[in-house]
Amino acid sequence: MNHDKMINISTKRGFLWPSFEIYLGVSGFTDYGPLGAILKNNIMQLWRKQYIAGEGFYEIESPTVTPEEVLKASGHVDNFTDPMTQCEGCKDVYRADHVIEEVTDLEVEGMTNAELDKIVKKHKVNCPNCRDKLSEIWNYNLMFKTNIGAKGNKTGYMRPETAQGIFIQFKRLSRFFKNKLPFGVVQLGKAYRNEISPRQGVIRLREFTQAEAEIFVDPKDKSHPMFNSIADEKLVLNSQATQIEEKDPITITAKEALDKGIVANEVLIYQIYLANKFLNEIGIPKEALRFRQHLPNEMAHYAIDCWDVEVDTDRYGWVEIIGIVDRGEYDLKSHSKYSNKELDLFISYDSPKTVSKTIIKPNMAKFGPSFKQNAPKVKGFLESVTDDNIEAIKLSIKEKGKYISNIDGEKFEILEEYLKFEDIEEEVSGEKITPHVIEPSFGIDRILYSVLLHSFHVSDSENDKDYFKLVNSIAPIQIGVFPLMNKEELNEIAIKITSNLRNSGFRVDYDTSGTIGKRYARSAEIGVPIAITVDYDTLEDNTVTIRNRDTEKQERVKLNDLNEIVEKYFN
RNA sequence: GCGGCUGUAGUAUAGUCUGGUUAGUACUUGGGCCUUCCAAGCCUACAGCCCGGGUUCAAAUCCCGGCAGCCGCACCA
Repeated sequence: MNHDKMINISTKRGFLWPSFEIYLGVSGFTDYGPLGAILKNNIMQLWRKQYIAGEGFYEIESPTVTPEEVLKASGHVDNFTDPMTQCEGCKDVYRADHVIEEVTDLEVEGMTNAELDKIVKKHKVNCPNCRDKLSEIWNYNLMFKTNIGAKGNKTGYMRPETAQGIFIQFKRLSRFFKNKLPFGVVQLGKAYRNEISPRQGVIRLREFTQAEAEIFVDPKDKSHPMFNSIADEKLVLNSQATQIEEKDPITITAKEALDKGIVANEVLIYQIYLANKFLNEIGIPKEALRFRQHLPNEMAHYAIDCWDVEVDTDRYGWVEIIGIVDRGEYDLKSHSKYSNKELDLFISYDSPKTVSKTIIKPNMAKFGPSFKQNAPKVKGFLESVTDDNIEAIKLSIKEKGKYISNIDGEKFEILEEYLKFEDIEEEVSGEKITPHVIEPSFGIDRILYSVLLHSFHVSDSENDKDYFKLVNSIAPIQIGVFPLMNKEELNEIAIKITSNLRNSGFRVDYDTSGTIGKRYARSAEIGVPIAITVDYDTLEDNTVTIRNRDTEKQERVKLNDLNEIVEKYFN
């Protein structure tokens, strides 16, 4: 693990480049060079393989420009805007609302900046650090704002996460999945956050790529059909308890973690397991990973449980690369409220339930004369009261002979003779529920960085070289084809091999420049797993050598068998 | 957003303090020679003073501003 050397080579060889460089660059943005772009796509394709092919989830793609309403409902418009203030003396920057609440004990949430400014003046709120004067308050919004349409009167934002695009399609999605839980929907794409001061290269970007899955589950059933198959898998967990007690993370099986209540439910553990599996497969070793549970105070208020996957880095310490959250019903409820649409699901019971309950039957002969024009209103009220309230009404009438209802501020006296209680048995075939959402959210850029960092082999001797020991499944270039010398008769065969392999779908680099040794070294550096060399023997007996990047061993094979051997090697 | 340090070809650097030849070197990259198997050798070519302004006869060098990188603070629903 060596950040500096790794970044040096990855920049030099076309993995990661600074964006807008000839115009001096802008921090918080990165370009993926020719190899970086392939690598990123390969990682995303493997992700799709695991979650779409493996788990049966479906992918959707929604716009990155998002109208304000959506992000209002999600909470981003309000919670992503921080009122900031700066001390004119020591230049420290603070959250204005935090400073004010601390000093004045006032509840200032939802106030405008002008109102906050007034409070600052009135209560003489000064810098908590050096007591100097505070500047006028300004808003810092972490979302990129834009206007939609020529008139520019519709506000939009670049989405700060891909998840919302899934939540707001819930009605169509649940129909697509035939109204059956659980189902999973994924989205891979760009998201945007206008960070105040991004300074950690590709770790903290203003425009980044997420791969998120939203798994909709029955709140009463968070079991997972495959849980038994992973019950004995060991996980390294840094739970709330181990963090609070400042102990080392514990190694524990999935089953134990569930039984001891360390992880909230099976689906969540299964997702932790899957994340771990994915990272191992793309070349991040187990030892470099750990799972950290959010502490109660850092968890979003609606979250039921939340785990970060963290990767070890030499430059930035433990870095969060994946978040796995049980978001409960928060998102669907919130969008339902703001959009006024029913974002729920009717779940049929295995067999219809017979429910015995008490209903109220109004005696309309008495109702009309007593309540006159208000009769329908009172009737409606009585029909809509919940089971608990029926008991209260029943009790009140039994004890006092009447019940005084309060309907929209108007009081109505309901006497015993106005109604009848009837015990009935009702057949209920199911119920409407708001699904809970389990969300694994992957930061693709950070994962790519981790892959590069942990694949990077730092030379340990004179003969050794620094190179990317990328696993076969994601190496941007899979095969180098090199004529031993830059000679027409060798090149001819090498070109033919190259085009054959390319036609079979392999990413091949054909290279004649420099000495063969130099070409091996160069291709190893960018992680090409194997090199095929055409030499003078090839002209005699139709054989070539296949050289393994890591062992440096060469094997001579027949040209006729080449395709088959290579296929086997990569699949 | 604040403070400190830094910015010379693709990479690593010399030169900057003390202004003054055509900005030097190594590796890399392109072309060529060579029966050359983890960056060999030889010939050859390309390529640089972060950007803008100021001071000066003259600025890579001094001054101011900006941008970017690193470190610390703040921020990171």
